[in-house]
Amino acid sequence: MFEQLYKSIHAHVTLTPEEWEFCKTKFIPKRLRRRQYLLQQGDVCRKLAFIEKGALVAYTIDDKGTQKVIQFGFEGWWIADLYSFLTNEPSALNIEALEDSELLLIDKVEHEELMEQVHAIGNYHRILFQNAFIALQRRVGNTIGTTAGEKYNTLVEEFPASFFNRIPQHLIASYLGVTPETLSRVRNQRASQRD
Amino acid sequence: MFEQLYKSIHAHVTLTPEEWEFCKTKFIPKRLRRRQYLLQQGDVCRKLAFIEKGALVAYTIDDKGTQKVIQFGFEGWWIADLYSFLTNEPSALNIEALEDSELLLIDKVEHEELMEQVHAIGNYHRILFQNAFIALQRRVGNTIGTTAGEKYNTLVEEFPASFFNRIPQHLIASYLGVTPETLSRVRNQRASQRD
DNA sequence: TCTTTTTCTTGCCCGATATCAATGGATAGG
DNA sequence: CCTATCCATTGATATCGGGCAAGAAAAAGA
Repeated sequence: MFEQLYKSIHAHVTLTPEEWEFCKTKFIPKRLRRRQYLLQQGDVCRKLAFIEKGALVAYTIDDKGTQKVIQFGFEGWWIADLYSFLTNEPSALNIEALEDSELLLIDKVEHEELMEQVHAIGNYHRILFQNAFIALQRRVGNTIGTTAGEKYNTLVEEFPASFFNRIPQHLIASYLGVTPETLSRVRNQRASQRD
Repeated sequence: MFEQLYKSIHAHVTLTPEEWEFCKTKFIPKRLRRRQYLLQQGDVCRKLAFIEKGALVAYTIDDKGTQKVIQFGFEGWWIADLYSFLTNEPSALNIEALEDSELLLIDKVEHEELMEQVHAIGNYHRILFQNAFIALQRRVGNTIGTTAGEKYNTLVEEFPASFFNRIPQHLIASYLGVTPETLSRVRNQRASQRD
């Protein structure tokens, strides 16, 4: 149940066995079935979720009713609406399971206590945010002033196939900021170029 | 010289007077004249910069020679190529002063020592990264699937005028991922609508 | 102040992508 | 196994924004 979390933490910092045992007590396991919501637009995001297994997607629905994918999440990643979590304001995001998934949840009080008691966890989160920040900056750079084809190529390069192949195309299209039709045509051209 | 840094840190965490005195010893002041580089593409980013005064811009030049603005920085903000800083790989970014500016620099060794000695500084950076991450996610949401006009409107709303007005339009255009010509037309339409 | 350089604006045309619509496949659930 | 729904594909057309060029305006530097 805690393998992925253990791996994730220890990839960045070191905990004593006691610290790790303490850590585990702070999380609540939760299962989600495919299509089930972890968070719905309008609700306050009260827990951070670590994904032990499965795949999720975070998205908004804009005024015109168009879905915009903000983030994907797979085993070993964290997912939440951080803004809502920190401010207690209603979330603008939906977070939904793409597959049956297993999560570990932690609420704000427990999380703060954990960081206080186990100093390394604060560092762990700082490093994760650093990395997430860097990844997001790359994404922005890849979104600005590029054609649909370039965006797609970069995504294919940067995303491991083991994750990539589990995402429906229309969500990839939304993530890239193009329509499903455009993505379909782009893929077609790529395929014919590689003959 | 350290007013902005003091304000920034104490907006998020609390330092004892001794910690603050220690903190100050870790930074090196630096002045940049307008147009001067803080970092050039190809160089390794060896220092984090805190902006005491002035305005900077971080951008890449892509294959076609087009400038892409990744980030602006003003007094009270940090700026650096974090990826290069952490990995010691050559940076893909240029960071340049838009105005004569005053910076406080800190290199990796000093920064790590500072975080080790002054625990609150680690928290300070974690909180800053959190906020930066949230802001970047908003930016992505605002970039995906919106017209040039919408992008501009959102930017005007979210950026304080005291910063906004100091940025040349062609850099704002690049930041939004549109051409200067398009931005000019968008502004024109907005102006005529508000009669 | 005057000159030079940079930045912004405007018009025209073109191309990439959105939009609309129709069809065929895949998938899930009864 | 069958049916309903969702998803991907393809074509036809419309639209937004890009690229180019010329000139105006503004700002920097002397």
